[in-house]
Amino acid sequence: MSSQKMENSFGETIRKLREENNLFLREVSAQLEIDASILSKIENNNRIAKKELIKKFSTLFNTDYNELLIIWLSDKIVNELKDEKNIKKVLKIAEQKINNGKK
Amino acid sequence: MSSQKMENSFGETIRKLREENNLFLREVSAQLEIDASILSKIENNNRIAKKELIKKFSTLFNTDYNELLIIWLSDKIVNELKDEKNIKKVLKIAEQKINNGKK
DNA sequence: TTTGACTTGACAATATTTGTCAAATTTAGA
DNA sequence: TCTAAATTTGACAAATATTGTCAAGTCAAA
Repeated sequence: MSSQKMENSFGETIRKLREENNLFLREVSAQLEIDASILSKIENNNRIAKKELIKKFSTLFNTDYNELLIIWLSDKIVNELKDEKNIKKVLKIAEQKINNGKK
Repeated sequence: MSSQKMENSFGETIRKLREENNLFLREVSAQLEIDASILSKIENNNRIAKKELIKKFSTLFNTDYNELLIIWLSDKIVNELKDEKNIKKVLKIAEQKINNGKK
């Protein structure tokens, strides 16, 4: 349905989608075949969604898969770097490595 | 000792350091208290070094810890994104999130 | 208060990562 | 080439980390 702000966390994103659709957490979790407690944790960024869930979210909310994936991936990167120093430098080097086609 | 090219992989970096110091893999692995097979895999980028090893490497080779850490972290990021599309966008969003102080 | 929606925490079940070991391969020197 | 040392590889076990389940908890609206 609606396009998401990429700067939002994955949790914020799917909570917003759920609320736009006026669905209870319990209803969404049933559709996704996961326990409501897990969805709650995901929405509150207390747990990272399994990658396969992204597809289910995009189908359920009729929203773009790649958009959600980008949000999810960027969350993972942020999570991996959040306690580190020199984050900008790390990202810059990572991008260089990717451009060079290096592993 | 010498400063490392950041665009190199962690494996290439420590192999170069080892060779500059004319040490056998077996000697370095003994210093690091890991099996030689693990070090071999790390040098060949077939396994990611545990984070705590970075400190030992920097001590052993008398090289800057933060430099090695940046190389190691950027490798991890590359690894996480290597099979994905929209990598540049993901990195851009990740940086935005970090700048915004968001999780 | 009761009810329904959501959250939290403990812990069990799974999955992933890491270490160990032996065998295979490669390399360097006689 | 032959040999021995150096390195690599792969199978598996051990250790860690992630995920799922469930019961108890909080919170807000009636």
